[in-house]
Amino acid sequence: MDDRYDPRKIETFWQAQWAQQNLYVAHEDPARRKFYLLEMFPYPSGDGLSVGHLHNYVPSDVVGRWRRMAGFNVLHPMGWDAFGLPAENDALLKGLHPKDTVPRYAENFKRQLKLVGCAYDWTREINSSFPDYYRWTQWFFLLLMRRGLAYRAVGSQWWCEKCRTILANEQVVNGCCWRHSDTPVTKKDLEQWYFRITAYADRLLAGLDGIDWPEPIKLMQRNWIGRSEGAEIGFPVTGHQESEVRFFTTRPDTVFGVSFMVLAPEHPLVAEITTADCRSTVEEYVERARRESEIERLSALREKTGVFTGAFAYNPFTQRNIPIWIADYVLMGYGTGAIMAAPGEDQRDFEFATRYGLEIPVVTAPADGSPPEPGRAFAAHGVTVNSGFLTGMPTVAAIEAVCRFVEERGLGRRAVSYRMRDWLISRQRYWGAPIPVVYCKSGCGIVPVPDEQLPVLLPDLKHYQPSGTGRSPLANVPEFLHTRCPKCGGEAERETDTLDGFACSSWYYLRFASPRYEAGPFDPEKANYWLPVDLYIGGAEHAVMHLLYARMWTKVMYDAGLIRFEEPFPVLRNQGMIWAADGQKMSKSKGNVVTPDAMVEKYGADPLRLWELFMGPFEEPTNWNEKGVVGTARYLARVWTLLRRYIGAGCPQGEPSPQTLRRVHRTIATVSEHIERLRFNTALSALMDELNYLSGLAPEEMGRVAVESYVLMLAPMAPHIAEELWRALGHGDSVHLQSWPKYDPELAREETVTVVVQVNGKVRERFTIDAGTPEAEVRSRALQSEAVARHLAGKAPKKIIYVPDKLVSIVA
RNA sequence: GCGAGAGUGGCGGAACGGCAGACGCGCCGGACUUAGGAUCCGGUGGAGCAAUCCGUGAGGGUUCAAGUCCCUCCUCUCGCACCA
Repeated sequence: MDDRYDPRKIETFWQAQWAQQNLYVAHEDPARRKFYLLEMFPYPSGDGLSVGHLHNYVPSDVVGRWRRMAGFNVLHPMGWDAFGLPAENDALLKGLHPKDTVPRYAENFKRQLKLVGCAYDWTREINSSFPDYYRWTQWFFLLLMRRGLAYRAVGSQWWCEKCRTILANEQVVNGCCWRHSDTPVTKKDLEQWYFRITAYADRLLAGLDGIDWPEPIKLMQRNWIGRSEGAEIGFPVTGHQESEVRFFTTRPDTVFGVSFMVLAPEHPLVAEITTADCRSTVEEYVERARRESEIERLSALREKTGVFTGAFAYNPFTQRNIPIWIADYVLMGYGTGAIMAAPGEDQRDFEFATRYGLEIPVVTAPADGSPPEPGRAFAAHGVTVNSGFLTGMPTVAAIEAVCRFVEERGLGRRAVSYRMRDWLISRQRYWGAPIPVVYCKSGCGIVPVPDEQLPVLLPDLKHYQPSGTGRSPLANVPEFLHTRCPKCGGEAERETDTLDGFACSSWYYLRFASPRYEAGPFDPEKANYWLPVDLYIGGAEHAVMHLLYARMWTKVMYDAGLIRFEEPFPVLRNQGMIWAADGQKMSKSKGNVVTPDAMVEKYGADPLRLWELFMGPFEEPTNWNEKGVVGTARYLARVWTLLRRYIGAGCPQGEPSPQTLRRVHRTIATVSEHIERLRFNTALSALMDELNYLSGLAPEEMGRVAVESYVLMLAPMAPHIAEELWRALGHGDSVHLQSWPKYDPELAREETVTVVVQVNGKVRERFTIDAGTPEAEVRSRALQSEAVARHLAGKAPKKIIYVPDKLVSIVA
């Protein structure tokens, strides 16, 4: 054992040893309790990992190592979310090819993870852009297709000019592309593939109740799904026998207050019903709405605009004809793309009616008879007024009455509407899994590629730049494009769009159970052993994309009888974001990125790991501060010194004092509990505290138990130094194969306690007594105190509260 | 606008309704040193010589006792932003 703690020296040595010993390779073992630990599938970016990313990987590693010591059979794998726009965009920017850059970047990530001592089972490494992986991504596409969950439809969809592709709704953030926050998305009409995630809306919602996820994430999913109950009703268009305006409303009770109707500008009825004299203004408005960037159109703060179509609808409740307008505050993608406007009860309709001088009937009044707030709609529930047969009913009863009324007369029905749309999965881009279908030219239509012909290989293209025409570059590859129909053998063309990258990450957690399996996406037996994931760790930014998609796929697999669980991630935790020292996001362009490489070089991997754990609560965001690494490096040097003293004294074998033993066991209890609850910062502070205590002892007072349990507890957090110290203590095998120290509550029990005495809520005295001293004795001792007497100032105690072994509170 | 979370020393942060500030950074003093940005020892919320008083964003409340529970407000962060 060296005199001085030299992190780099021992770290490189032990990392090589571990790799040689295959220490972290997982094997199925039905006799042992499994623990599947997983971090969210990382996209290996060219910038490599920063110390911010490590705030995810290091704590996970601690959990994995700790669970292993605690007797669990741990599966902790790693792989690469390699397909998708980020990888392709990066390669385009650098004039390189993603097939070259991605493996290189992944290697770099792997190197960095090893550099900081993270223990993964690298034999299970996967890469979603490799054919042996995306073959099964394609297989899942076909599964969804077979189950009627993948379909093709024409739609006006989000388009990012920089990515030159269509985006899913979830991938549009503040009206901009999720990868380009400076690029407003526009609309483009294309025929696209969708996954029918809305068919799972209710189950995705219900499933949230049974899983242990951070409440904010569940809430975000609930809001994203956005379930609303109401009714879908149709009002006939005056003078158009066949046509009606069908609309969804959550407030059918306000039908008597409907004074006009509004269609989305894209609504198919617009062309049909617009009268000749309104045609030019309507067409102009529709055209403008299409052109306008979504960021403008989506702003709730913007003043509402619209134009009259010249047509009227018949409101069967009021028996009046009401004007039909179009306005861009009505969205084609929600409900039926049309609304009944009840301006007295809906603030948006109110604003619109005010602006265009439309009638504003009042049909709901506050239930308590108070006057409604003037100048705005009364949107709350209340009592229905001026509404024929509904008058006098409370809102809830009126809703029910209208639903029954329209159902009886065939005017409409109860309906549920979701904010969530179907998941658009076509990408007009090169770097993704080709969608495995062909279009037969002899009338077979859309034909799925048979399972045994998978994978549909992504051709190796030199020029893979997106065309911008709305077709993927694969369309320019004749040998890819032209094929035979699997059904009739006739001429056919392949689908040239690729799958959204999120498809890859929707099932990867299953692949890790049997990453080289060839008879299916996963070996059912192995998947059955390892899954579901016991602890899933990742950033909150995936609340509505990856986490929703993965849940849906899992439910599809469950329905198909492939797996026995319906939720892939029963326990989810979010690590807090680490901001740069300047409080901004770490990014290369801002020049504020701190790399693990630099920190390991300067301080060592273990000190860096400890600082990642110690800097704050795992789930809270905080700013990077390099100074802290000095502290954890110093701490480890002191641990080193402690062990050197103990070993230097010949490893005295004597029993430690009861007091020392008590401290040791209390520390075991604290560290275990805090690691389990992912409170790494306080787990480490308990170890620091313990070190401060042990450092004050002579080697022969420490005792082997204290020293060894200390090294064992350090092992998950600082694996290299712990390994070195373990060997220095004379052990032959790895510290990481040892059992976690056993906590003995008997030995941890305090014999004496400090009791505080309060007078009128202020601490005036404290004394030490034996634990479990009878109440009467403690009370009398408290009252005997000179300080207590002084503060009582002669007054008799009115009341005395006694908390055993803790406090006496005297009220005077 | 709506929803969620958070405000504690100079800093990161501790604290089952029961001694606020554990642990660490920084700082101050000392020791050892040719040297110290190494190491070790001591100190460190504010005011006061002291007893003591004041202190967890602001203001109320509940309680013997509130950082913790309740109400009102302020600030910050995040999410959703015309979803009928």
